Amino acid sequence: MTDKRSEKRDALRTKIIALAQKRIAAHGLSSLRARDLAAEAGCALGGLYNMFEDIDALVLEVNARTLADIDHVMTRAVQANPPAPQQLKALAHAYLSFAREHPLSWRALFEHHLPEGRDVPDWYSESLTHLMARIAQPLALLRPDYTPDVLAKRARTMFAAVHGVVSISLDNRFVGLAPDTLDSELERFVDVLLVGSTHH
Amino acid sequence: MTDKRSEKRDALRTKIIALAQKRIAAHGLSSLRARDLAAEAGCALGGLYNMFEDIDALVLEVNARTLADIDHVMTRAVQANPPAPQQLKALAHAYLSFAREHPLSWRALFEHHLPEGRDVPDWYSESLTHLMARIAQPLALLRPDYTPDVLAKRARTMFAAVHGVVSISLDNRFVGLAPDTLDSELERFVDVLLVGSTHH
DNA sequence: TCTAAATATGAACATCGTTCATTTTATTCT
DNA sequence: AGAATAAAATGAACGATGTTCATATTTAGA
Repeated sequence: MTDKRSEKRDALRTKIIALAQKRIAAHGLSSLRARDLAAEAGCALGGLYNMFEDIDALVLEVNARTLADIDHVMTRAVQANPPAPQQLKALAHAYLSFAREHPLSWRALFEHHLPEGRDVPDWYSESLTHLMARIAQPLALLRPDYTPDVLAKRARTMFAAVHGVVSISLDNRFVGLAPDTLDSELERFVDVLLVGSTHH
Repeated sequence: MTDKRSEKRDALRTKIIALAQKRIAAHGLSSLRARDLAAEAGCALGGLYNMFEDIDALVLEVNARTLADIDHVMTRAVQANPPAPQQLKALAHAYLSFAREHPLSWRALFEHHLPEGRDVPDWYSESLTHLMARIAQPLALLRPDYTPDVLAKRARTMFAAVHGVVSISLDNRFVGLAPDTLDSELERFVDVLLVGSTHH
């Protein structure tokens, strides 16, 4: 039998992350409370701080899992739509769908900020980079002339643009686009990007 | 002599907004504290709540002023660059410049969220709409076929895209684009938008 | 000047995240 | 197995924070 210590430790840690994930998905990042989590996980308040540096560290764990979920739906989208332009359109729609189906988890990705002077850990940056690579893959087919560096930049810019459109469309601050026209608006927008990106 | 009451009231209100604006610009939205403001403004803690419903209402005032500042630099950008495509490029660069020069004020615009169920007041939505109209103006020259409704949607989408690129470029979560290449990357991106938007 | 309404005040409250001395539990050693 | 040691869990306490409200003060009108 292996360490009973690290066993229980890992079990609790995993449980807390799952609970935080559920709570964020159901009521948003701002509803996350140390006391609620501890009570629901069945440990003392201070116990959380044995598992995580602080609440921010816990949020990073949850957000990394959300990123993995997004990567999953994006991977499926690419696989199901062979020609490169269709793949990029499918990626945009997959991103929009995820944002719509899991709005609070998705918003938590961008709402959350580490306190001044603290940088995101490398493992988190890498999962972002990994997501960008999903976009770079079909874009490389469309623009074989791009060097790896340029390709990475363009993929990131394309993601940023689509994210911006999705983000502002789902933001209730801005006067609404009817939700059902959003799909077609995004479709048209990706067409603009594709035409502009390939027509030299 | 007019009401001495509303005179002092307005003076204090204005003073508090200005102080909040300065604090956000210097140390970010999260550094805003009721007690700090009250002390600096020379009034009691409770006095803030005679002037503003709550801190969120104060932040809306500050953000509306930031939007007005952005509108100002955008208006100048349009005026200085007659041909429509140059105007749109100038708008994007003006937006990027503002975000770079006033990063914390700019970020506060999007970081801030009203509590669940509370909508932004109409006067705030209108200042957003006003900003979108600045973009619609040159876009209308480029695409005279757009109906007012479509034009509004496309202007908003174009803003969203540029905002997304600026936003993610300035976000330290993502592996950086060297800051000096951001200008040219944005320039190229707007070109893509323009080509894609006009090439049917 | 005197009265009534408006306004300013700041102590008190409720809620947070976080810490740390203490207790409990698990592992290691003899 | 039993004692010694190390690790982990505990939760009361602390410091910040936004907000409220009974009270004191100031202003406007008669």
